[in-house]
Amino acid sequence: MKTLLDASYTIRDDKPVIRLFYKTKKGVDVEEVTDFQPYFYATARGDWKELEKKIRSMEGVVSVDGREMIDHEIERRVLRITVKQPRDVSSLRGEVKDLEECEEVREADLPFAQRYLIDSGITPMEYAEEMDLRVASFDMEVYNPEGEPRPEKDPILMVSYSDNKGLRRVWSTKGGNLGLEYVVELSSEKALIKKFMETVEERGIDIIVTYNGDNFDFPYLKDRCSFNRITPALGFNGAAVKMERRGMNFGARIRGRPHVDMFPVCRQLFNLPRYRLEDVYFELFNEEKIDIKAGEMRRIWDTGEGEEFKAFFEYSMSDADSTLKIAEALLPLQYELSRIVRLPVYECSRTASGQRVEHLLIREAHHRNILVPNKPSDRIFEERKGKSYTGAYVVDPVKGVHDNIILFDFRSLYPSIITSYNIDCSTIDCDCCSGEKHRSPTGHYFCEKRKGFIPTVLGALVERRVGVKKELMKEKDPARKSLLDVKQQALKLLANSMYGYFGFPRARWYSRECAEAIAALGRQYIHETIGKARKSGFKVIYGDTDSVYLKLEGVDSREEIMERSGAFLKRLNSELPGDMELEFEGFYPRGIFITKKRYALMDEHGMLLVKGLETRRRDWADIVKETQEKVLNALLREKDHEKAADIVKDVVERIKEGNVPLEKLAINTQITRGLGEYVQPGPHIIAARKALKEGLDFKQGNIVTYIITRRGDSISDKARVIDFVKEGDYDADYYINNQLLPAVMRILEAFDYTEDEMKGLGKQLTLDSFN
DNA sequence: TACCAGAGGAG
DNA sequence: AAATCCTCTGGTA
Repeated sequence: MKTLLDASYTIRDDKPVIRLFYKTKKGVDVEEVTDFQPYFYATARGDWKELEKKIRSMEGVVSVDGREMIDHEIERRVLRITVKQPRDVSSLRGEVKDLEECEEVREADLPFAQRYLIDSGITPMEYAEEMDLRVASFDMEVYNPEGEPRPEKDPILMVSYSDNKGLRRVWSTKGGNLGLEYVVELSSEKALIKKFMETVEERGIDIIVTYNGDNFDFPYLKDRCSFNRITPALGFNGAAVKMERRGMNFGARIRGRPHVDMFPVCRQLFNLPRYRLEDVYFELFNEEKIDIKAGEMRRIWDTGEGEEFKAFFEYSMSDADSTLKIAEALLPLQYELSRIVRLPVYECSRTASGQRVEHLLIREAHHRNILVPNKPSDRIFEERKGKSYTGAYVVDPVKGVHDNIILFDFRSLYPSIITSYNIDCSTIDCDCCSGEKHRSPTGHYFCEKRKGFIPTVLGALVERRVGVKKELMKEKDPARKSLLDVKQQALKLLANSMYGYFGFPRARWYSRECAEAIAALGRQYIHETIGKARKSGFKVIYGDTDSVYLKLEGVDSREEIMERSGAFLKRLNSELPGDMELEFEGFYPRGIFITKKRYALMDEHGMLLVKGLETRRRDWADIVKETQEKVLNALLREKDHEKAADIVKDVVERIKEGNVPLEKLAINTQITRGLGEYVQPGPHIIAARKALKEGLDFKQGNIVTYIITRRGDSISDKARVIDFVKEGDYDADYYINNQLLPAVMRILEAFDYTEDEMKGLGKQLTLDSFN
């Protein structure tokens, strides 16, 4: 048994050598493959013989073979061009493409090691769970005398380390006298870097995890290594950490020892107001993590004694501990995705869902002798991006409070449409069918005889998931149960991204027609469902994409509601094709609907379910979100609207008094573009620009946490990043009139309350009160 | 008051 | 570097 951790290649004697890093029972084993040669394909315009002749004469070409491959569902002859070195692929692809006989160059953009994994059928991370991998987390604290640390000057103060075999360390140039068993004081920065590297080697660490190591810890460590004239030798046989460009960000690659940065993983997996280590830790374990403000670190370090100084070391240790704990919770899903998609875990953990689906498709295409489509050029990408299409249908809700609400939804609506209607580029408007059954309202139809490529791949994912879920039901052992659960989650993630992939302008298998057909069929089914529900005596309250909220007016018996729901589902499902199914999703004794995508429900246990309202949004102050939730509870659970009104009046008073803590007033908003690119910068951008001048670092992707203070004219003028605001310095008027009241009044208006009443101005007489 | 840019949610 | 639909805010004219 062995598990593939990493794959790369090197050049030896002018020839490429694939290096496969396996973890075995004994340790890490490198397998070298010397007989795999890089290649790519070319398709010919007309006569391929002339093209073949010309390519053969090119420098660096080893051989040219004709092959039969499937291209757009047609079998055709293509030329496979084998070259000496991976770099020859990139240099020759242009030359070949420029030949007048050449139509297209294909599959010339796959990284060589990934090409090998696809061709050889090797699965990364197989048996990872049985291999008892050694995982270590690593984190650093650095000196920062002037706000942001400068890697060319400011030294590393501590390196913290925690592994899943129980070793915990903070190596530092101070702190040996603190009596903390994990602190080891060393003589110099160089010594602590070296100690860290030696420990990774000695402990036989397989996987290194960090929290934002890609963009902070590793680049900084590398810079400090250069300063100290040492190599950041963390890889197999002392290979140096390598920084790679990955889109907007960096990736820190370690040869043979995958580095998984939990920060991008968490951003993909969770939806949180902020993604600092403590936020994610709280989300996963519901425990507060100790924190020290970056601005305080320099002072605490220089003081060099006392409780704060000790706490600094405890904080550093807890960073490594919590990173490890997060990794232990989330790595199994990363391993599973890596296996299904067949990308090594370093790459897979950094790829977005579109890339993952695409890699899976490339692998499946190779398997079926299908020629992989090229990535779109920038021009085609822009063209595709410019044309959007009609998506899902949303029912305008019957606004206000409702009792006894029934929720039905389609199980995996889009995946089931794709498989049931066989939606694919290769099956669209085929010549062999009349197009009766598999027809979309967009006018296109899909072949009823030959199964398309994407429906086949998707069908296999769905089928595998059904199998895993069956096993899961039978399994008793908790460890195996959680493994199976991770497996089904990974399959679900991939299956659910297939529809989005069709409409993704950068996709190789892009098809606006397919995406459009899927969405149109979705609309057709939800419309039909609504119509049938009405015919069966249900009142339609709301619906979005694949769901309908219904009620039976005048029926109070839960038993009768359930019975009629069951009967309705049974009849409706008997009329649905293929894999499609409408399911009973829930019963809610009470709910309030505000607008499309904004509503709240109370389930039978009295639990509140809020959608789209401020409570669910990161860009509203906590005090508002808390109050709105209390109001909803008073209204839906306790049916006490006077209590709801009192809650609001009380909070208005507290805000006015000026002693609401800043953390409850903070607003979180993301910087979604370059700070200079804004046509109309919002308060968060103005706050970030001000903070930038005062030494804080802000860039695209960061989330700004700010307060509307009392100083300034416009709201933007008043916005300041929370770090620079003193307790009590907030604009009470703004928080009452622009935050609290709009959020709660949307709900309380259903009960005829007015804003002035909430502000303690008494109920104003309106025209209505005379009627 | 109407409109736009920007953000973040739902499914 | 998965799609579209939708609401809401703050700024501007």
